[in-house]
Amino acid sequence: MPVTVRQIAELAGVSRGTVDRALNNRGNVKPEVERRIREIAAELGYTPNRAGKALAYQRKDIRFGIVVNAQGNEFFDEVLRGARTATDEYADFGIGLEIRTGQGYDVEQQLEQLEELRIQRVSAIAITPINLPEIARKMDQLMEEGIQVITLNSDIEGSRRLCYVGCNYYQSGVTAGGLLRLLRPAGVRAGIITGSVKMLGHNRRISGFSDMLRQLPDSQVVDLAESLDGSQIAYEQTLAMLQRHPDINTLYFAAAGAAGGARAAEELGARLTTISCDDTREIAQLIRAGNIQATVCQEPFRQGYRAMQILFEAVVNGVMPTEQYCYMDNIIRIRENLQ
Amino acid sequence: MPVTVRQIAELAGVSRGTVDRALNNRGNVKPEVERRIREIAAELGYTPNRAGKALAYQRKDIRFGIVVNAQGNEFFDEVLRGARTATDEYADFGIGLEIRTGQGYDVEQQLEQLEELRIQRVSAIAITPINLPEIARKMDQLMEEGIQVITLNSDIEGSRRLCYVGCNYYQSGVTAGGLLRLLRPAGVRAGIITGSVKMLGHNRRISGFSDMLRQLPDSQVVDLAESLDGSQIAYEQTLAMLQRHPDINTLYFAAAGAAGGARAAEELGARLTTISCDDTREIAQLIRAGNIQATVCQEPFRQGYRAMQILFEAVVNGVMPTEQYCYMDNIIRIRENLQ
DNA sequence: CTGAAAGCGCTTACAG
DNA sequence: CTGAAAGCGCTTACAG
Repeated sequence: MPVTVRQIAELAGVSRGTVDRALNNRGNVKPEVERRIREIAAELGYTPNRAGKALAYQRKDIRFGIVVNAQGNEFFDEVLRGARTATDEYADFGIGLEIRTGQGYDVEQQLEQLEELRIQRVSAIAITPINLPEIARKMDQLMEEGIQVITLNSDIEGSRRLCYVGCNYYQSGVTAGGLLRLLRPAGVRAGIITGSVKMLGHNRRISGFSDMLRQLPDSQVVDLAESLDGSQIAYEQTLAMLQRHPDINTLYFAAAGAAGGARAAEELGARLTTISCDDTREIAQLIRAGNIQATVCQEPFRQGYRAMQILFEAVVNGVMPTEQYCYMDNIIRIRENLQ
Repeated sequence: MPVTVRQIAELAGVSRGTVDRALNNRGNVKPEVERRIREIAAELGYTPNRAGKALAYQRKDIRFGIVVNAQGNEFFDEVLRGARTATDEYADFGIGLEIRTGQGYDVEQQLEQLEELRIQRVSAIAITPINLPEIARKMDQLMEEGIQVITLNSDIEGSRRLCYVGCNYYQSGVTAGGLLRLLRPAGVRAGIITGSVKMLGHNRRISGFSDMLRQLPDSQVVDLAESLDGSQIAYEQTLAMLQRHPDINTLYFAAAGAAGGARAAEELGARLTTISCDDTREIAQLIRAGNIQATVCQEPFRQGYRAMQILFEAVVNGVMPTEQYCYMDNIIRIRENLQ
């Protein structure tokens, strides 16, 4: 039989209210009483019953906030769906979710959104931050006020955020390179189309990919271009790149824009091996059509879901994440195991 | 604000107990009263609060049973870990888990284990059944007594089990074939080592694999052998097969035994492409060593987890699975994205 | 600093 | 066939 607050109270010779105050750091307990209660709880291996807790939480008004910097984007829709699924499961705790989405890289907007959530008194926030000091400072300010903050899908430098939840970008690049180890054993001459060289995640992917290629015989990165996540720019950049370097036999799309790039390759009649990231509808079509051979995905749904789980543990159970990085799995999809 | 039993009771002009009886088919409610209560609940979009439910369930003694036919097997350990994780999360409902493991294909033992669980009055069972009519009959007998039964990892013919949770074996074979489409573009001449031709799942994998190869240029299945899931037999069978057919350029392990097979290939100095299933420690080592190029996994943890979720929904919320087949994802792993 | 009591939503044994 | 009351485990506003 699991241990309850009532049993601890009886053993300690105090009321249940006092046990609650002692175990949840609510103050107003004589130090030695608190120590005794903690000892008894530890000895009996007490873990609070979530159902009891949930019921009592009904009377509170707890909300989490989520700030993602990519409005109406298929990938982030999936992240948000994961977050909503988690908070729906926590609905019995009466936990709500405030969603703020942004477009482009508008720092002012993101600062405002954080401030809005602060005013709305959310208990915790998961954010896809723009990697700038102003944002890091604002995040730390919220942390100081007791709002738990974690980063989601992209990380930020110089902040005290609890942890990062998202893609292991470096490993994602290594995995893309590993696929080429198998698909291009005679040697890889790769053109990389990234989103932006300002994006931490994209760069980490490129590092992993390049490091991997360095280990393969007769393989190298030949050229690199930016798509700014746009299909038309990707088309133009890829076209120019393939014309510059007729020896390229492989394209690696480290971000969005694969559709335009694939079109360019097709127009030139180039017989390339093409690896991309994620499995948006567009990517899936290109895989079915044979323009992309494989794609490395990052479990967007689970990113949102895990983020909310971590916030829940921190806010409701006071259990902080022990790891700084909560990485998703790198999922390889080819035509035959698309979902 | 979510709707509660209390609100429905007030609107219907009855007590909360009556609402409970009406909505949960406990009988003893006048038909027209029941109808009115149901109407009100539907109109307000009532969904029971899980926390309240959980707390009330504390006083019941609910246990699920799980019968897996593979004692001390690394793969099934992972399935069991998933099942335990789920029931631990349901611990607040006071739900326990009775585990029965068996070895080999001992029908009598499995029948006994089912009977044991019946006597222990479990509410639901997930089973990896031996595919024989006696087992199907026993499962149906339990269903008639109100015990919810689902199949886990392998299915059975001719039973009324609620649903199957596990690998999509056919798709797993197709995915293995798809990998060869990319790794052996010049044509696949495959030797297949299966576990047993009596195993439904293994056969489905072989079907998927063969169907896929039929679509590839200059590709075919050259030979097939059984390992009976043993490494030594796999070694002998693979050795003989490769000697019989020096033209084989590909090995597909549709079940356990890959280690022995890989050893045989290495001894003959054959330069083969090798695809396996699952990612046990042994398989992972062979992938790292370069003996296996890729493996197709089936989310064993999630199989156990989902099975318990489905039983929970059926027993606690009375919600039966709508789909007959709950398939896992086919996860491709290569050296670079091993876990 | 501490206790008694009420309440979160659902279920059930009991009385009628 | 129905209602009133108690209880599951946790939290909190209130009184002292």
